[in-house]
Amino acid sequence: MDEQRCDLKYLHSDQSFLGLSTSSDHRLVEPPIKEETLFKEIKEVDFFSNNRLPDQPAPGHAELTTLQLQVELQREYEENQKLRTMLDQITKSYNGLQAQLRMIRLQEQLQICAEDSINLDPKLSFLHDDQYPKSSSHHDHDQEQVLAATDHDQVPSRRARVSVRARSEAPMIRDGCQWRKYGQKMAKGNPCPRAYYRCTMFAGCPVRKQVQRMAEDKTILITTYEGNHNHPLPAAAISMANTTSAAAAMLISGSTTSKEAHHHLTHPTGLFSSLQPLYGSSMATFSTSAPFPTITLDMTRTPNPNPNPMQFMDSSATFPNPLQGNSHPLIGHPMCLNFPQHNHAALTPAAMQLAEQPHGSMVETITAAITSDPKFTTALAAAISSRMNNVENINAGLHGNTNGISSLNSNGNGVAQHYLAPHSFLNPVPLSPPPNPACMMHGVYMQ
DNA sequence: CGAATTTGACCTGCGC
DNA sequence: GCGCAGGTCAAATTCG
Ligand SMILES: [Zn+2]
Repeated sequence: MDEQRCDLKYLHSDQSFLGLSTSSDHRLVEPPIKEETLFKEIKEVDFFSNNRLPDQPAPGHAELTTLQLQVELQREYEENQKLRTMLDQITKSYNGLQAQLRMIRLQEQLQICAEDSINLDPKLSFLHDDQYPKSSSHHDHDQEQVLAATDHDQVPSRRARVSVRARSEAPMIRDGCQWRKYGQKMAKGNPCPRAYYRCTMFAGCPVRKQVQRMAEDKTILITTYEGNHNHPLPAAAISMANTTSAAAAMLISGSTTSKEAHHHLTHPTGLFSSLQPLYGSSMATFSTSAPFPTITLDMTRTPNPNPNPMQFMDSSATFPNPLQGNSHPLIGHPMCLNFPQHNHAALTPAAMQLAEQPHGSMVETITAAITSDPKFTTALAAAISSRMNNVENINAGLHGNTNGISSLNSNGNGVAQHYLAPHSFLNPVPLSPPPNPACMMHGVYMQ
C-alpha cells in the first residue's frame, strides 16, 4: 500500500500512468529506478502541476528574450527526453513483471493440476464413465485416457455447461461440428421441443449439446454445450469449441472462488466486456447455481460489420474463428493437446480427412487470416486470464498488446495452458496439420 | 442398404 | 415412496 502511494506521488500529474504499475508487481521485483530519483526528475518537468518550481518564469514575463526562451525550450526538451526514457523503463519493467506474474500463476495451476491427476480415482477413468466402451478400447492404458477422464469427469456433479444464444432460422447453429440427434423432449414451460445431440466427429467424443428455441422469442436458438472434444476440429468448429471450453474453464475456476450465484458481465470492466466491439450487446452470464454451472453467451444482437463478407454469408448463424489466426487452427483448443497424434483409428471419415489434410495453400492461409479476429482473441484471452487469475488488474490483457495470447502462443501451447480446463495441458502432443478453412466456410463438415 | 432421425420407454435425481 | 422433469437408450422408421 505504501508502495502504491509512492506510485501516486511521482505520477500525480498524469493519471494515465497509474495503469502502468500495480502494487502486486512491486512485490515481486524491485523497480530498476530509485524512487527518489524518479520523484526528483519528474518534479522538474511537471508542467501541469500547480506547484511549479520557483525558478521557473511566470507566464508573460516582459524580460524574456528569444534566447532565453530557446534555452528554456531546449532544457525542457532534454527533460522530456529523460522522462520518455524513464517511461520506457517503467513500461519494460511493468511488462516484465506482468510476464513473471503470469508464469508464476501458470506454474501454480500446473502444480495444482498435476496433483489432481495424481489423486485421480481410477473409477473416474474414461472406460468406466464413457458410454462407448468399444471406441474406448483404442485408448486402453493410454495416458490420454486418464487425462480425458479427468477433463470431463473430474467433478461430474458440477460439469460446466456453456449456453449460446443466437438468432437463427435454421434448426441448428453452424458450429462446425458433426452432430447426431439422439433424443428430443418437450421441456417444461416451453412449447418448443428440446433436441439432444452428440458429437460424431470422433467415436467416443463426449461432447453433447442441447438445442432449443426460446419460448419468448422463437427466432432465438439456445444451444447448450457440455464437455470438451477429444479430437481435432475443423477451423469452423474451433471458434465455438474454444469459446465454450474457455468459458467452461472460467466457470469452473470462478465458481470455486465465488459465492455469488450469478454474475452478469456487462460492465465495461467486466468479463467479456471486450467482446463488445464484435457483438454489439454480447453478454456473458454466469450461473453457478444448481444443477449445472452454466455460462450463457448472448449473441442475439447483430454482430458489427465484419471484415470478412464470407463469414456471415450463410443464412444460419455462424461464428468467427478467434483462435485460428496465423497460428495453427487447432492450437488453443484444450482438448487438442490430448489428442494422440498417431491414433486415427477411431476417427470418422470426415475427421480423418481433416486430420490428414496438408498445410493450407495461400488461399487457405488468407481465408484463415480473414476469418480470424485478433480483437476477439485478445478480448477472450484477456477475459479468461483475468478471470482465472482472479485479480483486479483487468488492465493486464487489455493493455493494447496481445501479450496474453501472442507471447504465450509462440510455443504452441501457451494459450491453452493459460485458460484451459485443468489437466488438458499435462500431455501436450504435436498437432495434426490444419484443416482446410475454405471448405469449412461452406459448411462441408456440417450436417 | 447404411446412416440418420424419430419417438416411446427407461433411468436418474430431486422435492415433497 | 411417489411424482415430476431432465436426460438417454434403442428399436422403428425415414432418408439419401
Ligand atoms: Zn467432438
